[in-house]
Amino acid sequence: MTINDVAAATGVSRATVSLVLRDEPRVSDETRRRVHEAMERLGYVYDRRAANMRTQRSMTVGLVVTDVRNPYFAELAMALEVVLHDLGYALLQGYSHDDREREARLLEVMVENRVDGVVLLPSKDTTAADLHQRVVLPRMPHVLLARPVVNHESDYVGVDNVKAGRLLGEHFAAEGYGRVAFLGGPRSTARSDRLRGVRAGLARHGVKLDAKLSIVTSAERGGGIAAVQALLEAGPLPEAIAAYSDNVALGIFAGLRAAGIDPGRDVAVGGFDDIPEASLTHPSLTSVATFPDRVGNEASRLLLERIATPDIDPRRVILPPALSVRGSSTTLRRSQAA
Amino acid sequence: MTINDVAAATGVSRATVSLVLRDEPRVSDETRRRVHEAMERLGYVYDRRAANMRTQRSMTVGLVVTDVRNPYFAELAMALEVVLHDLGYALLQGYSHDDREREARLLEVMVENRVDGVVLLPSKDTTAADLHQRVVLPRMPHVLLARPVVNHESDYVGVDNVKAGRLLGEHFAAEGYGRVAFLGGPRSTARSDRLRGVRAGLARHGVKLDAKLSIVTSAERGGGIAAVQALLEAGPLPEAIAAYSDNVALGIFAGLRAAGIDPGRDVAVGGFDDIPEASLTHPSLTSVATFPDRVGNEASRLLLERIATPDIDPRRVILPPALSVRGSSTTLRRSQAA
DNA sequence: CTGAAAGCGCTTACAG
DNA sequence: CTGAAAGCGCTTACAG
Repeated sequence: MTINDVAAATGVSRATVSLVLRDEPRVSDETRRRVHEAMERLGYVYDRRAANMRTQRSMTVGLVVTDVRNPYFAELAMALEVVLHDLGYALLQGYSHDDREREARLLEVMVENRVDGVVLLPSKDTTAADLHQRVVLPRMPHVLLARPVVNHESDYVGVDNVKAGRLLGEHFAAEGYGRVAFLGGPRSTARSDRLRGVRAGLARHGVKLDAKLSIVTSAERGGGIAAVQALLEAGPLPEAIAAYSDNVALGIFAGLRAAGIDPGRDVAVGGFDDIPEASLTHPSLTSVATFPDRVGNEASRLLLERIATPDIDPRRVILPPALSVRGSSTTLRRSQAA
Repeated sequence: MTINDVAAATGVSRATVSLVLRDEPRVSDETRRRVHEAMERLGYVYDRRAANMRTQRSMTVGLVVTDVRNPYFAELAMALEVVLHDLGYALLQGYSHDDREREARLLEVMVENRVDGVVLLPSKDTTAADLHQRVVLPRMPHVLLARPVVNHESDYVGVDNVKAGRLLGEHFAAEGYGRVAFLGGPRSTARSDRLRGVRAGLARHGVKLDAKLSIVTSAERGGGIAAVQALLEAGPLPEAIAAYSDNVALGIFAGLRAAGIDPGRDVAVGGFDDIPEASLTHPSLTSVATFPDRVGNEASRLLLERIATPDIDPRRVILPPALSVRGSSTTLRRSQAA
């Protein structure tokens, strides 16, 4: 069932059917009506692939994220999808599971399918060389999300992670915590920026963060549990814990409880991202918001502009974070009140 | 940069290049080597769309779910993606936001892109007529997930929701709760099945569930908060709450706390799905597991079989649920111990 | 083992 | 306002 059939049934050429399909004005109303009637009667369905093939576009965008079970990435993926779908784009999506090689295969599939552009949340160890081969050489318009890749020049949307860390560090110091740990998360620019920020924030109040109290894990909840175990084996409980992310912080909550320690009472906890759960846990979780919906909106805007004009200089959009103080980081206040 | 260029550079026909691309054995090693060398040198990238166009397949599958911020659906989407990606399929994905019309547009895009098949988690009010128009008439192979649609004949994978409800109802009754509410979730077969099951489970121990204590809301966390508010306005606190899902149960936890009520102590709570958070909350959440990974695996299996042999009879795979008892539903035991 | 030709379902100048 | 022809980048019998 193709435009050939519709053309034959209507007694016009298939060029005319094509014009009707795309609502070109230069077809007479009568012809238009008869073509529509035939399409309806024959159950014709537009073949967008064939059209794309001819026009050399695809009206499809690729989205690669690591893991959508992480609420922050879920929010991000949905924000992007809403914008792109409403503009008529379809979304080819894949999950890298934070694995470089899986990510490479996903990008390959997207390039082979000639998506118009790709939005990528890089895996923890994606290199500039990886991206060079997978997206730069094929001249694929792309935007990186949340995690910058060193030495890779491209559009990027993320949050000011150093500032985010500083907000949490200053808050901890202002609350009076003297011994602070930074737990969880894979080695990455995002992690080292947040850690550096926490250090700087604490330092402003004369507090130091012991290097031994930084523990690297996966970005998953289990990473938080593992980090707590390592922390407790290494020495006494700190007064406050900065978690790599809220997702990790939820694992830290569970890990602490498993060890008989009450988060928010025996030790303060703060995270990053301000996922919806942060305000629903008990105690509610102090967190630095990193606005996935804004990141998603900015990313789709940058990508569409990049697709329209491929040769403009790479742009970096760095969004400001915001601290939300909640019950998990006010242990001292509470004990002083008691 | 096409197979024409590669053919010209190598001095063979483009048919030969095509054979090399698909690793057909009837090309000499020497020719194969020279073709590969030219592809490398020219930076040739396979155009899968053109190939698909010719072979009349797409090696792409559509996935429509309502909302991946719901951890159950996130798990489901990722389970499906792993299987399909490893088999060489790309995944065209969209989020319906539990909205019928958005779902219809997504399905339309997928059919127009000639995906080989579609996996659909229907919106709460999708009708058989909707599906007839969007997937049956275009003869699109498809599998429904988690929520059956009445009067629609197709492959389906889900969990035995009546049994799931019964497991929770029996557990509540066995724990000694006499006044039980069913909170949250949109009107749907899944909801009424779970409610019916809870009723049946309670009835086995002579406990009745008051119809006024069933409150319909959205499937989101906010739905749980809203349900608690409605519940408290309507009358005294019940002894136990069956939540439509764990996602809703997390909202119920927050709603109760906002009203100064301690979940798991002042009132028992149980949910469905057994999402990872269930064991990480405080108190940990009693839940009936509905195994998104298994649902995802079964769905991809059914879809691939349907694509291979479109005319087999529709099949229904109903997976058995399993109860996980945790801290949120043992309030009486605790108070008796005290 | 390799090549010439037809075709997948569209769109796009161009001519009338 | 409408049609004939070429072409998007592949694959697939078929012939040699």
